[in-house]
Amino acid sequence: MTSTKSRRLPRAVREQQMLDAAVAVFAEHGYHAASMDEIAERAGISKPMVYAYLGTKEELFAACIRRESELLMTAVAERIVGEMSADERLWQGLRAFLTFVAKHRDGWIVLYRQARSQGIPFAEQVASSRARMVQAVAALLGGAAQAERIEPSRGDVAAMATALVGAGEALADWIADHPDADPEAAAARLMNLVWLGFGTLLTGAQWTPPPHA
Amino acid sequence: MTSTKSRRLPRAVREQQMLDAAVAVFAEHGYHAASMDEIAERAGISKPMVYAYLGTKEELFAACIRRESELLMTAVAERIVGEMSADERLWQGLRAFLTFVAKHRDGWIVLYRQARSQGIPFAEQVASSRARMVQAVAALLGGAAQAERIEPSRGDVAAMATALVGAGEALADWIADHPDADPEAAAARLMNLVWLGFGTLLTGAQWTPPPHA
DNA sequence: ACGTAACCTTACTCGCAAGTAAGTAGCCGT
DNA sequence: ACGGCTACTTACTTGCGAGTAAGGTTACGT
Repeated sequence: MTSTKSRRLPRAVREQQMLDAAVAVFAEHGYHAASMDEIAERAGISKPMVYAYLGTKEELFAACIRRESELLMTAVAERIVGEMSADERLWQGLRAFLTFVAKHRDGWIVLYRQARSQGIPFAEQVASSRARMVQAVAALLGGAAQAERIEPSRGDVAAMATALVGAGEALADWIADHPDADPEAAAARLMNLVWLGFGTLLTGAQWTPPPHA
Repeated sequence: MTSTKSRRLPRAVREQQMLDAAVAVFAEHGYHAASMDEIAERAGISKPMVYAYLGTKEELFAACIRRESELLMTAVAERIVGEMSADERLWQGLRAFLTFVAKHRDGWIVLYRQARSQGIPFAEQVASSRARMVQAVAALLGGAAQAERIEPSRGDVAAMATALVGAGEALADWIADHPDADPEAAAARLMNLVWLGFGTLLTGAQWTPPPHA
């Protein structure tokens, strides 16, 4: 039922089709269990074409990571422009993040569940994107603290940024498994939990462990 | 330099050695890239013994998940006994969790990075343990809210519990990659961020998205 | 029209790792 | 002191999937 017979397409188009297929198959079966034959078949092409255009399985996987990671980072970044308060920046970024994942489920799964567990070269690639996000969040928190003349330790800010990004990822992953969930609502709930906590921290309040039972 | 020549051990002992080796190898190479030969070799035994005792590769992997998951859940649960306030329960649980991961790095990696990405049967097994944790955290949050005569929606509590567990996992994963990090300190920082936020929420305060730029 | 280059295929090779057949050797009860 | 069971081994078979060789076909410039 696809309109045209779609024969003999230019390279750039085929490459995207292959990447689409590869992302889908990698997401479904995982890196190792995914077969080049299936990827080729799902792209509507024969296997040697994949090798001709995107190279070996490793290179293909790396290309998937590059593309999806790029898309994700761009989607988040383009929502954070101009003059915005700290909480609005966090809100817009988080919102863009969760919305993107809801729309690109397979890409998220490849990045989050596959790439991180397939050894150094791949894990590192996604880790570096992730580090940029954590870094950005840390800068945001640090800046907000400084504006309130509070001087938290580096470790505090780093750990909170890590936890915050992790919380976002957990919600993203949950959304990936619940297609009918509302990304906006999830983002709002996390903001509610986190920003109030952070705001309270900025007043100098602290939670301290109970004195041992 | 191991003391005895260690030949002809009873089954129960060998099984544990095999599981130890399997967890290490699965953590290092991932499920598919791990070879039964390497697992056998690292357990100091020949391959057919592994098949005789623990079955096929799938069954072996499932056994690893079962054991590690059991250990983790037990470690957390045994710290939460008797009468404790909500925040102390959360604190003790989180502390036990991060401390456990710091001591059982490989097990954590198998559960968190491998099992979740190797298809339905495995992912489901770890998902169910995880669901129990989220459920427990949700009950804790819900109870604390009720004590303050606040009646949050089910969705709010569920999302926050998910985010909170996710934040804990992110810290755990970070700790797994930084062996010299301090689990206690990480736990305290997360409590600081979260419990203050939650406490503020319980006063009826709310963060609302800015009115659009 | 027709050469040539880009697009695309069928049909292989070949290595690696899962799983097994068949048999050996130490231990323990009687 | 020996039968028999459990622990253990070497040495295979087998299938699957990554990667490729060799060639066919369509478009497009001139």
